[in-house]
Amino acid sequence: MTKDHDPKSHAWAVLLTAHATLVERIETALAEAGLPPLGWYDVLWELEKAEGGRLRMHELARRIVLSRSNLTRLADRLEDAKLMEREDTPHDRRGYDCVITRAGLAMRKKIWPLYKAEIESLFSQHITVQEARTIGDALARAVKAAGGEG
Amino acid sequence: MTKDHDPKSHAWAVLLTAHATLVERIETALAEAGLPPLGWYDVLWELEKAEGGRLRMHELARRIVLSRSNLTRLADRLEDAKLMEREDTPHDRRGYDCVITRAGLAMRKKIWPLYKAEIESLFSQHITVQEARTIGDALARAVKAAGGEG
DNA sequence: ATCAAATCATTGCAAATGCAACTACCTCTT
DNA sequence: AAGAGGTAGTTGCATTTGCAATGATTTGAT
Repeated sequence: MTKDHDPKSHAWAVLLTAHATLVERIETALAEAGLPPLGWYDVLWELEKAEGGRLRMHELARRIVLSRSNLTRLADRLEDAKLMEREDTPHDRRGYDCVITRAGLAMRKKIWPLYKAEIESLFSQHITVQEARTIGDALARAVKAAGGEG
Repeated sequence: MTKDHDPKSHAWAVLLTAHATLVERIETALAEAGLPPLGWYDVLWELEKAEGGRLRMHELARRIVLSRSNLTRLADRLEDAKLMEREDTPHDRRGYDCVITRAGLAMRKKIWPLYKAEIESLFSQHITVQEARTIGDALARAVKAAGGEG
């Protein structure tokens, strides 16, 4: 890692490396445990958090930062696995609500302990609470400015 | 974004979102400018930084955090584009050195201004130098502990 | 010297991704 | 009430990824 001129560019470079490294580790851990990938967790968790466990496709896509067409396919897989369902939306015949199923809730709950443990050992353990707050605040500001999330 | 219990898990969640959002923006900007994707830049930059502009495949893969088989294919593409070449490594007939070409150096230099501008406007502009240092330090610690990079 | 085990890189194949159509429907203007 | 233009979601196709298996070579133990 070169002695970077600018601490900000350096932070960006490290962020990229950290993301790649840690996500890879987590995916491996999930796969080894016979659990579905991180993307599935994101969907399930967003749905679980949402009012009534349901969200419009485009809203879900926006929240998990995924293209529409990609969400279509991801939703297909989750639906095949009975973890969510598509229901017609009232008042807009174009759209669907994604609704998390009982099995979906159970799966989310089943994945979490392992995911949490991985976050712990790969990330949380190495940073202070102060640093975590700084990271959260700073990155949230950037995300907000980029228009991701309201 | 739920009022997260733990600031560390929250930081992790924000990091994922920030990565997804900002990388997507940057890829779009590069594509619109007719420039190759971020992954190409990473390869070119690692090679340029390396002694003699050359690196063994596995070493390059490790540095850019990419699987071996994926690097094989990425290297194929870069080589097709004449931005790098594979040369036989002395003393190990199994391996190759990836060597950046003149065109590769030029391309790296051509991409950088746009990439830099995007980092600026999407990331750097929204965080303080102090925050950048904290992010860089904290994440580097996590990466190091995970065994990515020496 | 020999042979088992590890390492380097590539390949085949199945799955996931990205982009550009495409269909269906809604909304706004006139 | 009609039509232009925008939005919702899906699909086809080409590219990229991920994983397991392979071929080639080196390393290490006996």
